[in-house]
Amino acid sequence: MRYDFAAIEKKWQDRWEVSKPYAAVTGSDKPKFYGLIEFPYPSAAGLHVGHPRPFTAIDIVTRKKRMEGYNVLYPIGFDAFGLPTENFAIKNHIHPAIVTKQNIENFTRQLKMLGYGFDWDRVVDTTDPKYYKWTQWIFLQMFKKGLAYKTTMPINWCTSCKCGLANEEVVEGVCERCGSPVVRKEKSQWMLRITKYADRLIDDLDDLDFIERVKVQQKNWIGRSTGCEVTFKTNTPDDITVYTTRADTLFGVSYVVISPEHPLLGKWRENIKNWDEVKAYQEAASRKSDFERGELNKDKTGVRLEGIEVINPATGAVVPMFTSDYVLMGYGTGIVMGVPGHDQRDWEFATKFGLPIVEVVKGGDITKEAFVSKDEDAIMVNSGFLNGMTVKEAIPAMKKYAEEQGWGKEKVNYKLRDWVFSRQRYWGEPIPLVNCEKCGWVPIPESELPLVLPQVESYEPTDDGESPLSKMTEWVNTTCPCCGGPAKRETDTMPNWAGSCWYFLRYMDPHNDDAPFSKEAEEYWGPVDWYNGGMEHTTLHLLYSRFWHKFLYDIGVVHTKEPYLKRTSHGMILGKNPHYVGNVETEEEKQALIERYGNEALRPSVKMSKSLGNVVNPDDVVKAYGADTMRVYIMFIGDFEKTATWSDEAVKGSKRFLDRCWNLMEQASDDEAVTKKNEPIIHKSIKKVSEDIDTLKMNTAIAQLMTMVNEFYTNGCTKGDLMYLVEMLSPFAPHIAEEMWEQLGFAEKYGRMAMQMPWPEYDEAKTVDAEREMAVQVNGKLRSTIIVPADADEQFIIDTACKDEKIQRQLQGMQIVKTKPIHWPLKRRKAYLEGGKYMSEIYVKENESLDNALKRFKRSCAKSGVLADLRKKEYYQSPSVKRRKKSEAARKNKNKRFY
RNA sequence: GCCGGUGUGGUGGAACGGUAGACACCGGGGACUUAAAAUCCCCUGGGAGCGAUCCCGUGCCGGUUCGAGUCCGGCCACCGGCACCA
Repeated sequence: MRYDFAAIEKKWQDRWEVSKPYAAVTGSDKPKFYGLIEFPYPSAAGLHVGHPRPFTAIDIVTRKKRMEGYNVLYPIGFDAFGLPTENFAIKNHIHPAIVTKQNIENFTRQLKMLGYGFDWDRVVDTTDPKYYKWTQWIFLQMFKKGLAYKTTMPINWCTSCKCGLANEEVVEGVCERCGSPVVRKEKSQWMLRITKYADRLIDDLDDLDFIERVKVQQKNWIGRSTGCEVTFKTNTPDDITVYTTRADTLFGVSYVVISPEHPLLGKWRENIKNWDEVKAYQEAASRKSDFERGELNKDKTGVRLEGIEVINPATGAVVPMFTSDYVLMGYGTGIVMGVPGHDQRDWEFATKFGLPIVEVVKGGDITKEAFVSKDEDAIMVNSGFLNGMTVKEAIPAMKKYAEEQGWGKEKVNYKLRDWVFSRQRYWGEPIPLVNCEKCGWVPIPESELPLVLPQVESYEPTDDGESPLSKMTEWVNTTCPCCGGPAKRETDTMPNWAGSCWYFLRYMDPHNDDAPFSKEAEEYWGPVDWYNGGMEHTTLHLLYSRFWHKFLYDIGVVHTKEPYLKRTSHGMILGKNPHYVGNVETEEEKQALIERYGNEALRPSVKMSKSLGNVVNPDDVVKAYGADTMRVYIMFIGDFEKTATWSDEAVKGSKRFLDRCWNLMEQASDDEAVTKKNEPIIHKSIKKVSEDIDTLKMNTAIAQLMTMVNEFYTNGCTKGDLMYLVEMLSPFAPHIAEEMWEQLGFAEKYGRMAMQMPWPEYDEAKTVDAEREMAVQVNGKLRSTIIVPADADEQFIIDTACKDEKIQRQLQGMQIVKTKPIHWPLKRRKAYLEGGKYMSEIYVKENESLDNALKRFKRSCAKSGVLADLRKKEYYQSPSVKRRKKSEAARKNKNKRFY
């Protein structure tokens, strides 16, 4: 019978729809396992082939966990607020809620089509008022604890989305979503005080099982540095304070720079003699975007503050003060001390403005560039009491001195800024606050949550930068919950990161109307045992949701400090590059491609995109090959963490594998016992597949199953053998596995599905083949292979090896001084024989023992480099000389052939 | 510039410091077939040789080791993240 995947997959999906084998039960006696994947944004385009990679991987992990007796929670939901939906709605004049509903339906169909073991009764949709009621509730708790505050600040303004963006959403000066330029704009914004959690967000990483690069990226993003704040006296009544991580270089300060946005400048307008010039500079700076200001290698600009003088507290020297846009208002104090000798930016500034450059740390040539030493042992000079100290000693010494003198103190700074939490858009959670002239910002009563998004005529963003909601006067005008007087609602909405900050908690108890989730559910399921998601979310979503979770921990709503115990990341799926030079034959064609597409033409793979026509739709793949093939292929494609390129050709291999599994049914004998001959491969496979699933090495797990199937074909197999295959296949390809299980009669025999069987266990003793091939090395070089019985002892192996013709040739005229078997408990064993060839060829005399020669050789090597060089000549130059000759010959050959 | 990662056949990719290229794709040959598809079997890193065999081969240069794709030092190339953060 043919493997009719379409019929089989439909049959089982229909059954699962009714019997719900993936339903998670809160509070069972079994150990729990909570596997989580980042819930998708339901775009109009539907699922792309990138989605199934993480979904399938964790599906396999959780299916195995179920078979191992765990009570598994593997949920799915939709992160459905967001700009693409809103833009689509505007363009097509459909309400975003309708668009969202359609998209979710399409995603649901596709996800069910792929046979994932999600608990479909726990689906979460962030745009559902029953869900965002609790997003709003959490926000209100933050507001009440003073973590949400409103402030006027320059924000990143996307000129096309007409919306404020978080720093994290601005990539190289353009909007992450639409690619339009981002400019600075003063706006009153809601902010979340994530900086208050900066230390905990770094320090608590240590106990988590996150892949290292995720930890590193989070730490870099938070950017904690320990330095010193130093106060300089000025010739005005105001002192100024700078932040530095290099207090040791204080003697090298030759000027001070203040950010053009600094409020002190306005205060000093009377003291600054060239105020007009300073003001003009301020205005020029404010017109630039952050990106323009930050552009690399650009000329340093600035204006000296005439009439202002500051006093270096360490030296008492009077130095000038400047304003320059290379100093950022948002970091440190907004004022920086200029140490041109040891900071490249200061060096450039000082060079341009002709300021003195003083060397205070020895080691570089400060006439050419700043000496920015990372060498903590560099020596201080020209630095008064610090002279002669190392940098390492000088930093604390200066700190201590400054503290004693009362003009300096230690200070920790972070690159992390507070989170801009307002968006001037329609399709987001309304912020549940009202503004009363008497009472200020007042939260709406919790009993009135959710504050539902009102139906509006137009959700187009406004040109004045206000939210579309601001036009809804009857919605905006309300009464103050506090005093009953007139008040106005907040019309900004939350950013689309809000809903994803806590969705994993809602899965635990998704239908609760009285609380975000019950305490029992959270205590049973939390924390998430394994979370997989994309690297692109490590500085945004992952950090934000850890922050919210810590807040919820602080107010006693969750019982763990961290939401996720383990975090892994998958690589992207790329498409073939249609413009790749390797696609064409002739030099002319290659050149044409390079001229037209530049470096793009040199990449074999690129991101899938409609314009390149290399997008693969999962629907098409499933239609042509079936969901099981899709699942197997996307796992077999390569190392899970690395990017991989989709290949239509290679998919066939996975289909062929499933065909071969299926066809084994006809070959198998009815015997339900395991074949002796197949025992080793079965037990080896159980071991390998089990280990590989736990480490997400799905590609080698599948390779092992392929090997097993190949051996079944060679050895023949029984139903008993196939039972193991089907059980192990079940997490990868659940539909075909259940169908085979049923057809082999196991469904009837055991009264349950293959996915409900216990995960097979292996017997170490049975993983060993009766005979095995062993490699034999002489002097570390492979010289032969021998076949010995599995239970052969060491002496037998050595004897067999010595009898081997090739080995005898190697040992001719040599004396065996040492034999060493290398044990491979699971694979093969290897005998290692050490003879005299290596040494005798070069140094060993005719009748000298090898040990002696070796000792002599090492002694002489130690004494002089001559012998070592000789050895180098013998061993390292000759191969490379040969290689050179070879490549020369190859070149000649080539020439012959082509010209 | 800083941080992280990766370099292995025609291709995707395997290899506790111990037989480099598992498993697959492509390609070649054969069987079955009127034929094609499907399926099954064999070959498939490069070079020399009729052959047994031998030599070379994991980005480059060196080191450690009996033995290095793997460990160490120094380069080169590419990918990802951050970046006037004082």
